[in-house]
Amino acid sequence: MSDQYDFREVEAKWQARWEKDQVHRAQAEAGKSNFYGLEFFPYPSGDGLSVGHFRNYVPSDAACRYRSMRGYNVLHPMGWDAFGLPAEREAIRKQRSPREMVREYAANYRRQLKLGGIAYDWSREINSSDPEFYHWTQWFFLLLYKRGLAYRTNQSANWCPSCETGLAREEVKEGRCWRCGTLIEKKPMPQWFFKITEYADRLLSDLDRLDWPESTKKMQREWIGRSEGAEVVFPIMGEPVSSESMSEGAIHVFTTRPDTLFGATFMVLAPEHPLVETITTASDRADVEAYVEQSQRTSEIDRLSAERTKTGVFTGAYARNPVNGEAIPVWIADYVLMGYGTGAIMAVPAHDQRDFEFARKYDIPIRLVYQIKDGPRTPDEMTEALPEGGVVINSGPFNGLPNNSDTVHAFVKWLETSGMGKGMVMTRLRDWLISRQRYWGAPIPMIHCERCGEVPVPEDKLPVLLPDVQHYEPTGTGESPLAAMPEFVNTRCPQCGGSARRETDTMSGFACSSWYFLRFADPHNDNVFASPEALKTWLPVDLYVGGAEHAVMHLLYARFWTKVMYDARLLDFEEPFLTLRHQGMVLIETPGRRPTSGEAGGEESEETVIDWVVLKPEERGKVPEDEWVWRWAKMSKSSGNVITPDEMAEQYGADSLRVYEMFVAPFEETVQWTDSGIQGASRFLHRVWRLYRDSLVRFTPGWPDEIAASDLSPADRKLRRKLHQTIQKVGQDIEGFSFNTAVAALMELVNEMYAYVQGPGAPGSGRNADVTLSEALDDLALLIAPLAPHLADELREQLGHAGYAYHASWPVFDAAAAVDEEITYVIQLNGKLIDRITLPASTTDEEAKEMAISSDRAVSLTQGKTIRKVIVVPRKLVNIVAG
RNA sequence: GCCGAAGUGGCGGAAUGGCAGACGCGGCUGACUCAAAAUCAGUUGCCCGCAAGGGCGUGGGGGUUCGAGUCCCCCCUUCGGCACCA
Repeated sequence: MSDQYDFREVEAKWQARWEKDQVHRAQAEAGKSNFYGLEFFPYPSGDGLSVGHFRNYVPSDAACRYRSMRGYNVLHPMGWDAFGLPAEREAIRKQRSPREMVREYAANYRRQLKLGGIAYDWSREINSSDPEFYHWTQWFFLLLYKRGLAYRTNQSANWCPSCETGLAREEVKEGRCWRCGTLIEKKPMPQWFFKITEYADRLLSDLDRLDWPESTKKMQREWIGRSEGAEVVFPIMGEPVSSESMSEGAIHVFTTRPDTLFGATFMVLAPEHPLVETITTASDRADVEAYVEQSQRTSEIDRLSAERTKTGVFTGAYARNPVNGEAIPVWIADYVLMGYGTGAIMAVPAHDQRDFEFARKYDIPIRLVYQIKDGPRTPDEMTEALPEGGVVINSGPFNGLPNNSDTVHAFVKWLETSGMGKGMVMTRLRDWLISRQRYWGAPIPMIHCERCGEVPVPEDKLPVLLPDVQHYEPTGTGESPLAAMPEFVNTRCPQCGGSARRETDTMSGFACSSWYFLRFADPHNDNVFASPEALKTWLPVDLYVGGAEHAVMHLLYARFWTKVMYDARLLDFEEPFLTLRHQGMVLIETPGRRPTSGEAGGEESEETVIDWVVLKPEERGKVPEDEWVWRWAKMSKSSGNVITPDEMAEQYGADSLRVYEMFVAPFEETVQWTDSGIQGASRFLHRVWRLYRDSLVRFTPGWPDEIAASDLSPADRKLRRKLHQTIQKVGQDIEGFSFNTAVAALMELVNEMYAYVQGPGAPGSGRNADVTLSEALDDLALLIAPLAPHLADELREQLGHAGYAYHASWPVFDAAAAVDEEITYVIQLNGKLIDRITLPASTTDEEAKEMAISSDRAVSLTQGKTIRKVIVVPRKLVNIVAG
């Protein structure tokens, strides 16, 4: 072995060999279990990968490599989420073809990932913008269409004026586009939707059986937002209260509190509610129309920044409360949303805070229908709506019932038998808007025929190719650029043969990512998206790793598509990702400055005060260095703070980078990048190298693995004990995604090995010392293989092993060897540490107790006191309770 | 406002209700060196003490327990998510 660890040479050598021998190719060998490890497939950006991205790929790679060593067939593939807005916008900016650009960027990503030693099966690489791929994206669209799960409608959509496309509700964060932060507008236009709402119940209930972070499951649950209640019908009355004449129609409301029906003293419609037009009385029309117009104009901004003071106007109309026949006024107010429930509510101010505020403001009567012990007895005593609890009052036959779900059910039952309403479940989930009015996506495979209407493209005519064109900028009309390409648009109707127009919207990139994980099982199949055999072998995904930001986008959509495919009998599983883990972010200390007065306030609300602005590279010359303010920030090219895996591999080696990324903090924690940290990891690997370099002469190939403990010196047994404890711990830690403690355990083992070969009394003098050392050298090279694979293979070669750690077996844990021979008991007096005694492992609890009580410290400290009790924790501690 | 996660030395972090601070970074002392780097050895929570030893310590305050970083209640701070969902 060379004197110094030349990591550049070693890593290049092994990367070349892995590639040449196709070491990481997934093969379904019979008799072995299969393991599918996957990371969210990335959009290959022109910025390249940073060490931040590696925090996703590296630990996941370690987990996959470990599975391979544990005897699994491992599928660990990589591909490119190439379609979508980021690629298109960048291509427009650079005046390039997005197809070529993405290919080039993907090649760079591939190079970087290889540089990091990530064990991908590159023979399965996919690109969602390849026709061989989006052929099947379109095929799935048709599948959804045929199953009645895709429809086109003209309802108003979320429109991002900067991205110039409609967006799904999941892509709107706090009223802004999730990508560019632009305020979202409402725009009525024909758009394609997927009926994800039809799967709401299953998407909700199946979460229970997933090994996912609880926070992510919770987010999905809340996003789906299921609530049980009742729909109640309030007939609309004609003119004033006294009249019993009915005007047309009735107001349907959804309520989760049908038990408060007798307390409804007014109703509220959303300003956009269709009935507003018909029920408003002539005298109120002017006010109502003004309000509707105002709420349309300001709704998005207001609903975010306004203090949520309730506003509204009376329509002049009344509705009849079906439970007691009372006429109650109908208002409109923007605190009622058209997008949820029926867009109309019955207002019970006594028991709903929003209704309470509204009633107080507009002087509408409040009626209690629950009496809480020592609570208010009249509305005048109230300062806020009454919470849960109490017994029903003012509610006819229901008076006296307690506030619980049985009472709610009793009301629902009554509504149903009397025909006033019925039980109903409502969800917040909306159907998924899939249309994008942009060029760079999979064309929606539909044809519009004047005679036949909407006609799907026949399956044998797939894929509908995205034309390669020079100009693909948005048209500014709200239509896709494809609409301006007659050669694309004009076609024949597959049904009647007449002239027809192609659908010109493309699909959201989230369509591609809703099924790509299936394609990896069989990526080059031309006849089907993946063969049933390949799917059966590899799917579902055993381990899925990616950022938490997709909790309610990709991760919800992919679950939905999987369930649809399951229902179509294309898959035999209903959940695509069995285990999910989110990696933490990587932050780096970044120079910034105090904001100028213009930046500080801006259009942000007072809650998000900006007190720091990144100093972009081009601005750094303008601010004196002693005025720079350093903060931990995310890496991005525009902030000029990116650390690339390339430079780290060059300076410290890919293995050092890998070990550092795993050691620095628990996997899911945000971490702070430091150079001294990676230096520590590098130092550790060099230390391992020197250990092998200096111990190689003593290495005995084919050391016998069965040597009686009595034939080993105490030092030998100590080393073996540490070794086998480490074998167990590292395995458990990798499985538990606790990579930082796995690295720490390996460091401890290496420290122990150093002590063994060069400490006092060393080098192990017993006759089996070399055997013990050989076992440790052999096993350590395997144990570090998932984390530092290049070094591991090199060390194994130095030890005389052919082949690759990837295909070698994980060391066998010997429980007997790992057992401690001596135990240090802690002696406590009243819970405070007073002494420690080391006793043989065979000591009984009773013996330990006696030894503890009679120890010098215990005797002197308990003098004059009565020992009331002695607690012995087996093999750990003796606590003497005295006083 | 609601929901979730977290708060431990100078720093990153470790710890099935049982020795707080594993492991690493940084610091200090020493060895090697003409010197430096690298490496190695020792040391390193804080306070008092020459020492033996003692006291205090896991965001704050209560509680349960023989024993609490860990469990329970209240509060504070930070980060993430949702935000008039009837």
